[in-house]
Amino acid sequence: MIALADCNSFFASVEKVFHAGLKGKPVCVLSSNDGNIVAMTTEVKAFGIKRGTPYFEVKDILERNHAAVFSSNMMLYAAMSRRVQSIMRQSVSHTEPYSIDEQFLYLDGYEKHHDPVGLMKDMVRKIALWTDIPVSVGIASTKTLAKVANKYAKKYKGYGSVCMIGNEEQRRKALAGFELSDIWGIGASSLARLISSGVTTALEFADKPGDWVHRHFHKPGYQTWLELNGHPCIDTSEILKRQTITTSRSFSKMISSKEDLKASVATFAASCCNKLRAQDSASGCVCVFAGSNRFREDLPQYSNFASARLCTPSADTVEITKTAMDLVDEIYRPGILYKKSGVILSDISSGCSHHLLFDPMEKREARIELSRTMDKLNQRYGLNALSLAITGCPDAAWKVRKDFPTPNYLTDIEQLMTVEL
DNA sequence: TCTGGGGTCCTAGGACCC
DNA sequence: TCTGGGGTCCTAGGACCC
Repeated sequence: MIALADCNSFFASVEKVFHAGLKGKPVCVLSSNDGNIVAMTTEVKAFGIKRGTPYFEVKDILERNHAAVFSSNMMLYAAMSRRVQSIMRQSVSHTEPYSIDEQFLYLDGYEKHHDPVGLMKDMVRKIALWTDIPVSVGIASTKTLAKVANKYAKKYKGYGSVCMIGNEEQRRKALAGFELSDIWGIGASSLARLISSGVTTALEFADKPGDWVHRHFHKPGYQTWLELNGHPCIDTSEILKRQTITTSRSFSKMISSKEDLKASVATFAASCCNKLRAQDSASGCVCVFAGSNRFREDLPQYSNFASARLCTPSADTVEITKTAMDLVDEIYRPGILYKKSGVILSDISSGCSHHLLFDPMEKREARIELSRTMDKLNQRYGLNALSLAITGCPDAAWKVRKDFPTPNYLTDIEQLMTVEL
């Protein structure tokens, strides 16, 4: 059996841990630039607000209902995620992190000595006690069915946070009452095609002939179908090292000068390189993209990208930034108001330093050492203590807007919570 | 006024090879 | 007028996820 443990309204739950008096209150967390709602508690869902809704559209409803609103603090959520996942690892030896708030737990071998539901309930209690984060668990024979069980655990209080699909009868009953659109692996496109074929519930999909599913929905849809019928085939392991690394942002204000666009791209390139070195890798291909505001139909629209190969894989911030600056020269058009830019590193390989005969770059080893030293200083003195001059001033107009910031309670000694008695 | 960010996998089709 | 077959690799774009 496989369990899927998923933190309830994770970002909002983390904020609730550090802000007293929010128990049972509506709480939501916004995306970068406070643009959209990315996480919310059930109290906010009750207002009919959907994940991804632009904040300005629902600001009035939230204010009227005295909802607590926070800008997202990914550093804080990542730190809390590490704590929760480590408690899960203490409970079950074979685990697989899937996302910042989800982990698969392999229960094989535990059935003999423990009742799996009881084992998971103990774990949920321990996480609540040690971190104050609410977790729901679904247990079934495949990952897709565990996701289904997880939804039930979240939806109905009676399960006590843990729901198991343990036999054929439970499987059919669970699928019969399950929305097609809630199935893991069925997106908007597949949903529309299924509905037009007359399929309306998860059970009807699972009961379709396999070759029909394969013909219309190819491999991914067929795998989902197999899993719903109890045959495990989805592999989520081996995602520890990223194959591409992206940093991109929308700007809080639109920009038009090449200098500003370069400053933004240089900032994102440095961030990409930092992530690259953190996983001890190097990249062989740099891509830069930029675009106008797609919501402003009254303005000229433009978006473009360009990429370049490096002569040898690199994790050197200076080299990768220089390459990115050349790419900005390629795609920049004057007279455009830019709203977004980004950097994508791909062709990623292990190890930071590579040797090359006739390397045009002098002292490659020393340069990677320089980048590593910058990482150490930034780790010690703050995220942007040291950066390349081309990234511009720290309070440039395009930088992210955060109207409701929260401190890094778990990762910065200067920002620890203080409690007055 | 204000509209997120970071990923993965699969497939079809083109380029190229022998 | 007639114009191979089989294979690999790469890439762009679609679909999906959190």
